[in-house]
Amino acid sequence: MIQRQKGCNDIYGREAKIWKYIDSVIDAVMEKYNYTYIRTPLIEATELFHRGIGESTDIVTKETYDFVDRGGRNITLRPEGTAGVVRSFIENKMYGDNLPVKVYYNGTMYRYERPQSGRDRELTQFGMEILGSDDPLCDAEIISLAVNIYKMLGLKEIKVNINSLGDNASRLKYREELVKYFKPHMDELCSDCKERLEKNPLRILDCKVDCDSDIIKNAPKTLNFLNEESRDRFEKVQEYLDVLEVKYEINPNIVRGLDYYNHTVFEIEAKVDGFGANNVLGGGGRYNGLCKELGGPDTPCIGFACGIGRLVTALELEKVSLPIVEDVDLFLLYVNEEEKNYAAYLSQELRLAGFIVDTEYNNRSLKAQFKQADRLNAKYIAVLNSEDINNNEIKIKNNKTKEEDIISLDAIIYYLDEKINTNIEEDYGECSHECCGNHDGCKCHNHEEEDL
RNA sequence: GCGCCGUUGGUGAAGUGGUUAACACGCUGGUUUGUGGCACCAGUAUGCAAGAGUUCGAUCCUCUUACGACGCCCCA
Repeated sequence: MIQRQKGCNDIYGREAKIWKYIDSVIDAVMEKYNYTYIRTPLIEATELFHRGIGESTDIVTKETYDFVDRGGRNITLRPEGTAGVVRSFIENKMYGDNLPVKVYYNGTMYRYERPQSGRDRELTQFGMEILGSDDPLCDAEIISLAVNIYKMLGLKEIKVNINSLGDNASRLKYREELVKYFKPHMDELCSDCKERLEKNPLRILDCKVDCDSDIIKNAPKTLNFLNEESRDRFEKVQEYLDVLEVKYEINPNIVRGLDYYNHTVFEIEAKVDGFGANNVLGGGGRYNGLCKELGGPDTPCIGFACGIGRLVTALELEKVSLPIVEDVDLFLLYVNEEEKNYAAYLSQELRLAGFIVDTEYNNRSLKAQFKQADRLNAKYIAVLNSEDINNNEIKIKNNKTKEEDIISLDAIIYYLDEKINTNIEEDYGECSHECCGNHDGCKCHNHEEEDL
């Protein structure tokens, strides 16, 4: 038996419809915010992700899928979206365009790690970046944009945590102070943190073992080490967030792992029961140093990324009802070959007329065909009958009320149009999405109606 | 990379070192040769993740591998 690769998933059926729906919401929202879609390769040169420079060396231990191709090139499957976007920005000389460049991506990423709750080896992330502006409004827009996508999808319980690392000078100073603070407390830290003290002291604040200890609670906070410029900048971000009516909390323990981050960093978490250890839906921050580090012009950038898998989990746990079409409009049943031919013909006609139509393929008993119609949630069913067909008639039954009408075959499109397209309101009830009445990007059936 | 627990039909699962692997759901057919969802009857794993070992004999014991769940590391 060939099994799928560790940490990879097949997504199909209802779940696949949820994924497609999420994609459609992302596309609609990003369009309104005027971000353009960008597709970069899944494979990149290994050194794009394993740069090994900066203040920590653990960057090279990143858990990526690396291989050497037939030409001897060192290749890495992209573990995240930002580096590829920045590489593309530089390579295509987008810095010559009108800045800032606002882009979004949505695609598969690979991480060579042990799968566990909320963490797969193959994952899908969407994200957006603003390249070429250092204005605090960009920081606020990215955060509010992320929040708005979650809201549009119907997610209610989300929490925004923000922090500022300050500029490089502030950040370095903070790092020094942190090491100075923890050194005397070495013995009280867990073994992992002792190592982190050397490699990446900022991450001690994230430690799961020691997180409740007073040593960590009383550790120096990034915000106390911001120089005046950085502090002003962070205040400006908060001001814009207030203007955009984004609720947030300042959480000094949000540091993000990578050393190219500076100034604003943030995470958005789902506050849903049952999420386990990984309840962060997405996060991001400002990375003003990355573009230059990759050999491009010194360009300030900020971005956000969100794992779609976790998003789907959150939507399910919150029992958000999504406008996903799972019903067929009409199911055609038949017994003999003449009727089967007609079923084939009629289903094509009606499909091309815009209805969702299905029929029997395996010549099963009528009983089995009725069951099939129910499994497919057929709104209407029709048992084709040679005699009826010759009389230019068809019996159509409402599969819910069991009311049956005998109508002329010529009138079937008109009949279905009236029955199906006028019953949408009552079938789907009131729309519960927050977006209703406010935005026209909503894909709810109610809104589709209005659009028509 | 480390730790811990798992893997039995389409699904949920019971079970045992010894020739037919329970039960339920589902599915298919029939009772009812063309208007169902109920009821009843029948069928539905040459098979217990894969491989190796112990044994007269392994789904069951041992080992290895693969995959799954959860946690650590890492976190983009």
